[in-house]
Amino acid sequence: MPTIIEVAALAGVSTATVSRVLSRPEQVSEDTRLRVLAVVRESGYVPNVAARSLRTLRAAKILLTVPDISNAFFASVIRGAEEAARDAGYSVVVGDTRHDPDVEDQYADMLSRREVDGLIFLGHRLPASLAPMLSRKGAAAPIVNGCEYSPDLGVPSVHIDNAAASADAIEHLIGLGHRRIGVVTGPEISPISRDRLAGAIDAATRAGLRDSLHIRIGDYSAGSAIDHTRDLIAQDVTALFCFSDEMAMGALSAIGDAGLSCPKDVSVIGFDDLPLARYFQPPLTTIAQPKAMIGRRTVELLVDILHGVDSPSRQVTLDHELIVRGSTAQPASAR
Amino acid sequence: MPTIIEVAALAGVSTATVSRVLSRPEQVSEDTRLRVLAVVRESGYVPNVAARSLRTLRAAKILLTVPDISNAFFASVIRGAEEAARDAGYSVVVGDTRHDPDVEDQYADMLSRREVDGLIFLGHRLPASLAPMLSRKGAAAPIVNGCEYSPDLGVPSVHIDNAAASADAIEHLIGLGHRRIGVVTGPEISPISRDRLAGAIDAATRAGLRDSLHIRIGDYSAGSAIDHTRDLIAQDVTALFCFSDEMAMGALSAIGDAGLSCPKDVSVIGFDDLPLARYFQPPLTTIAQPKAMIGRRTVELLVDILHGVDSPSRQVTLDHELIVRGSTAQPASAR
DNA sequence: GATCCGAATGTAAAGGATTACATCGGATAT
DNA sequence: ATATCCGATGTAATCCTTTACATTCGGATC
Repeated sequence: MPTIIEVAALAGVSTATVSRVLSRPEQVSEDTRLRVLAVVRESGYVPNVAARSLRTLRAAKILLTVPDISNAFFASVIRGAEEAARDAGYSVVVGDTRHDPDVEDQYADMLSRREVDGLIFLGHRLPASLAPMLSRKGAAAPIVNGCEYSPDLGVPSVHIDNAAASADAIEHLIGLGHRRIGVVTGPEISPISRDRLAGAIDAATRAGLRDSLHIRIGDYSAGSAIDHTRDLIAQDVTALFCFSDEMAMGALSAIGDAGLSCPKDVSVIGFDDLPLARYFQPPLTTIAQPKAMIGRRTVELLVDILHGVDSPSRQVTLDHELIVRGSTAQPASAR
Repeated sequence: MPTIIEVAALAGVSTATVSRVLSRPEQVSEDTRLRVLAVVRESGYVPNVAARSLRTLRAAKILLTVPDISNAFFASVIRGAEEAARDAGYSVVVGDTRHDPDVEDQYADMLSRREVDGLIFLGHRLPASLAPMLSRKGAAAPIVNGCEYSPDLGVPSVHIDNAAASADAIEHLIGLGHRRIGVVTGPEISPISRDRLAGAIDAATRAGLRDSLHIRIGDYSAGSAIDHTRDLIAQDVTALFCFSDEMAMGALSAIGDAGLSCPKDVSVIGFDDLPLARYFQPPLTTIAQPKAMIGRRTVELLVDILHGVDSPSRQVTLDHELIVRGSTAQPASAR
């Protein structure tokens, strides 16, 4: 693998010129440019990234951490982020933290060490070791959050209006005639779970049905919804609102195990609109998040920070959509 | 952020000594070592990776490409790989190729450019641009495959015995009494799909039931199984063997849509044992692959190559397991 | 007491690219 | 004809670390 020195020699120019041909071609005369490019092509020269990054103090990489890479929701966000990053000349390093603070810190160190230029974290927990970076005055820290807006973090973020989305779900159920509704939330510590819960309660209250909500705390995983569903069925709810499609899947499973059927006996509504949601049995009514767009916008926000553009919008709210499929229907009582 | 020069000055030693303290501590006297470490700790010194990698020509990174990051199967493999990589002092860069050869090549370039020390690719397609690297004589190319063993590639790989696993599935169905069995495969180009198909045919043939198999070509996605399932139901199959759990999910959905029920009317068996498989309705009988272990072993194989250990086993076959859940039962005719 | 050895440490080159600054030559202005 | 300017290119410093080789020094050997 040739170095820039050899390319320069072959083309009969200095290394500076070769470098310019590659990074600022307009500064070089056409003659020289073509000659150098020809040599580059023939020799298969590729700039050494370590040398470049040593000199420029830039890595052209963005670190994207997710709490759980096996979660299909995050997978779609990652895709959107990768696309946008590629457009901006960055590549994405994906890190799976498994909800483990130690691993989070390890990844965060990559930022401190400047192995990557910026960090996007999905989920609600900002690695502890980055706090100093944020509080530092001056240029904004190259850190952006996706999905889990947490105002006190002081980090730009991209998310939907979770309260409004949740209200839509509840209104849908109330509109169908449901008066006993189970709600399975995310963990209490999750800001978006709180927002969704607040939105749900608001919507019920507005309809004069505050007491129709039966709330259980889950953790977004299918397993966590099982017990709650069993329990809520015993409380005679006619509908279930789960704060993730995975939990909705658990709910459907528990409903079947109880010898009941969805939506005849119990309606179920999820959250996320995973690619598989349409293949649930019955196909799942759910709130769709613009997953790829969330990924894309987080990257754009981060790139703005990296390029010193101080973007006017540090909080980006994207649109959600209620997707009505077969898992919600009128309760038996209304038929 | 201090450099090694400042640390050396503070500790009253040369940069060489600081470097040794960090990488080969046994070469340094205890006194000096402790003094330097103290300074390192206080100053928060972290070696600059770009400079190090420039000097050593190593990046301490492994690139892991997957054809589709939203596939839950790959997610588990990635986890295993990350763990093993961490153990070996490497970090993992995950790349999602979306089955796009251009993107594959882009990632492969990271290897040519030495941005990463090695490449693990899941799936069956080796990026074209890497062919020269493989054919080069001498040290083995730092490339390992996971999941999709393809003998002609000449790349070390880790996988299960797909033919045997598939035979297990067919034998299970035959043992239950099924005599008309639909098989929904992966794409024809996929070597593991071919292996599984061969295994299925073998098993059926051994049982004298070669003609009981009704084969349809899918693409591992839930959507692709829908039409095939409808079609196979029309052919009066009593059981379906899908080469992925996702397709099994599509099959279950199509069975429901047809007004039939699983396993009463049609048994379904999948492949992979995704985390969600147990929450399918009914819980899915499937072939479990040791996903995390596949990830781990690919990394170990790669690290051996990187360290010049020529490992005796260039092909690693791991154990699979048939997990019987609720989606398979005797056919109605046998009851 | 001279010689040798080895452990501990230092010196300085090397790794490859970028870029501020210097230089050169020709075109334009006066 | 001379001064000025500008575009194109070259020179060389710089980014930070690692490591081959050199040096130093105390102790063992003869």
